[in-house]
Amino acid sequence: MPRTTSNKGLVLIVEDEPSQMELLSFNLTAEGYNVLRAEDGEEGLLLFQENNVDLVLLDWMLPNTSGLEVCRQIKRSKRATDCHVIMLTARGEEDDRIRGLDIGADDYIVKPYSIKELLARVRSGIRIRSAAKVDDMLTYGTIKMEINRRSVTIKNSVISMGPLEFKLLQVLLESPKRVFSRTQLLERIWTDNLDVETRTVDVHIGRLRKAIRAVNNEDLVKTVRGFGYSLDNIS
Amino acid sequence: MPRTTSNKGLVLIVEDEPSQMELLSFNLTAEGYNVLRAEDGEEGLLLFQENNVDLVLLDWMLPNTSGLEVCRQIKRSKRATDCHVIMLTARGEEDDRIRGLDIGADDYIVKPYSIKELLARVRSGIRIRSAAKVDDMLTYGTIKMEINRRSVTIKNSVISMGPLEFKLLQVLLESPKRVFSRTQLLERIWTDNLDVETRTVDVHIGRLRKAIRAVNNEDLVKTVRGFGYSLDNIS
DNA sequence: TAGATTTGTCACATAGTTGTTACATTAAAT
DNA sequence: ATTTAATGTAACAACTATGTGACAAATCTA
Repeated sequence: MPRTTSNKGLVLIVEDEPSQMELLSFNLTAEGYNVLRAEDGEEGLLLFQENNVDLVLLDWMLPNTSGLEVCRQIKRSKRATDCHVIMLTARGEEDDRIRGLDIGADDYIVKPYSIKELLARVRSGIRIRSAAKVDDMLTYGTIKMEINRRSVTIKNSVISMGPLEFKLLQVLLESPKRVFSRTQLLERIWTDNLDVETRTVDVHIGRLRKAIRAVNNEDLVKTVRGFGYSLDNIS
Repeated sequence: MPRTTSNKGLVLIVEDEPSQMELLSFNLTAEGYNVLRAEDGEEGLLLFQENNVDLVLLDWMLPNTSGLEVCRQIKRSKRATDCHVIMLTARGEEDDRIRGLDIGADDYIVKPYSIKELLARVRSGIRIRSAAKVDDMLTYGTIKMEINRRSVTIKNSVISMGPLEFKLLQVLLESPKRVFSRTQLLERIWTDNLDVETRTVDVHIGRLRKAIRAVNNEDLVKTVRGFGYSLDNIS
């Protein structure tokens, strides 16, 4: 189980040869990336769809679903802009390389490659993409919110909450450590329904806390007596 | 039904002369293709409709239904785009050849032909089509959708549904796990007809679920209360 | 044209969410 | 230590969102 508090990025490796997989996985982990491994195309696609992957290292010769198809599916999906695809081709597979770039792979590396070069390409790929990704994702400490999946996780455990609690957390996450007054929160979140007691905010903060507590015993929502609430790790 | 796991492709031969059939069948099998044999047009059509055929070798002079008719039927069917038709004509049947191409045959070979040339044409035909086919497939977990053929399968069982449910599933499948609001779905799917209630989306989601349920008891369409729907394996 | 299929809306049942209140608990001020 | 105001939270009724069968209108198909 890889420790997940690294913020370098999540790399998906799709490679059927165990020795290659080990080599890549070891080096990327050592550099601080989180690594997901898939041994064939189907598994790769599934992992891609289920996780917020920053970069894919994709072997071109795969059992079952081909690298070509995996790449096409990735690039067709609407998360495509977020994710950099580097394909790994054997020398001489020039046709595939051209088709791969046609379909939208962002880069390719010819085997055998130097690990140093590969790591450099990965770094650059992640750098390019990390900017675009921000709109869809909010992070603070171990909390991750993926807005268009409406999903919140703490330390990779999913938290479920009502719509208002979600919005509330979203506002807090957009400016961590900032203290919001009850009135400010009402204005931001209860945009249409204006005649709501300020005490209602307290109740929903309580509900948010309860949802978080189901997974994490440390209270991440701080009460600032006399002012309001903020998101903060208390220590 | 008889779909083995060779990845070269499935070829349907429609030819009434036993010696020709043997020659073709032997050579194609030797090259690694899967072969289906039909001795007349009717059988050919039947086999075509029941199998996922990549390429048809179609003799022009046939008992019962003529090659012309078979070709027309194939090209009229919904899987036409997936399937390459090569017609085999005797020297001098120029009229038929022109008519064949008119109707949508993709290539023709004049008898007597060299096997080498025929194999080359088959290879090229399959290559063209498999690229096209890959382009029109969407996958998530055990769901597979072939867009041009308008077919959806879960765990290899076919699901039938109305056109709107198909589009709906297609949109969801393009971004699995992403939550779409009813309005977003209306904008994407009801592009022309703009005055539709948002509740209509619910009804069609229900119909999609029902269609899926006929085959798979796990509900793959997730309701995200207060926001909309997404495609997801719930666990 | 007849028959089948598809479509949009409605009505009702069910299930989840929300705002409020009342009481408990806490923190600060005296 | 006592008082006071602010905050936490369980409970509950009202409200809102969703699932779904029924049905008539529209559309397609043979």
